[in-house]
Amino acid sequence: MANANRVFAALTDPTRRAVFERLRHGPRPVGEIARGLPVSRPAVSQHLKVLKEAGLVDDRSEGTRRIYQIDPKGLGAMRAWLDQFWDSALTAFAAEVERASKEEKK
Amino acid sequence: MANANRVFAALTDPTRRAVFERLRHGPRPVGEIARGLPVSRPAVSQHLKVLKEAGLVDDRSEGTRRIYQIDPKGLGAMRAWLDQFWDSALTAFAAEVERASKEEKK
DNA sequence: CTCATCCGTAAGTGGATACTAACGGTAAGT
DNA sequence: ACTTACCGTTAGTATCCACTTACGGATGAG
Repeated sequence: MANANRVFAALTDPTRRAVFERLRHGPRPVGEIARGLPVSRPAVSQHLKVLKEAGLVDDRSEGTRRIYQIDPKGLGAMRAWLDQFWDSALTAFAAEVERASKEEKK
Repeated sequence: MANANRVFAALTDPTRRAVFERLRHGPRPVGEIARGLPVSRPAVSQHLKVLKEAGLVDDRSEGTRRIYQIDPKGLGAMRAWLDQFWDSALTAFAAEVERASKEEKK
């Protein structure tokens, strides 16, 4: 699933977000993702599993290697949540600023 | 601070996101926010503290009550992160789809 | 000056989770 | 067939965190 709940939960952990950001410019095998990260390769595998369940990444096998890449579904879910929130929140904020300035002049 | 790290961490917890969403349409005192939520009022206070440190909310005191409202800073930071990510990720995704279809015809 | 209301903080606890180490399975090379 | 490379999974552990309970400070009403 790609609901906002899972997407948020998946992107919370800094290490996991680092894993995700390594896929930003294209597909990568697991080993290459893990290289340079301060955690072990199995840890990266576990993170990728979570990201996959959140709809943030996709994978395919290529020989003995497993290639991961970004799946737009997950980011789309978060963007939808944010967009939906953005308008009403900013509107309410602007209204409040307006109200405060009216209060000031009194 | 309103860095993406804190914003993500703050919005991860479902209860805390529920607290945040109650401020969507305007300022509210703590008691009113807590009413109807399945957690105690002190828990809400702790959530509000985290949201504030993330730059997601702002507060002012009004008599004996404390009024919270959304601070655009936090949402802005997340939106910036998402926008920045969105382009490169989608570009890489499109390039990969292109590459795959080329591979298909071979 | 009490008394009630509203709220933040501290302490303590239970549950979730990120991590490592060890193992097994699959594919490619020799 | 043997070895090597690459990866997922399991078990176990340590850490983090969301929550409640109890408490104390500040404001307003009487």
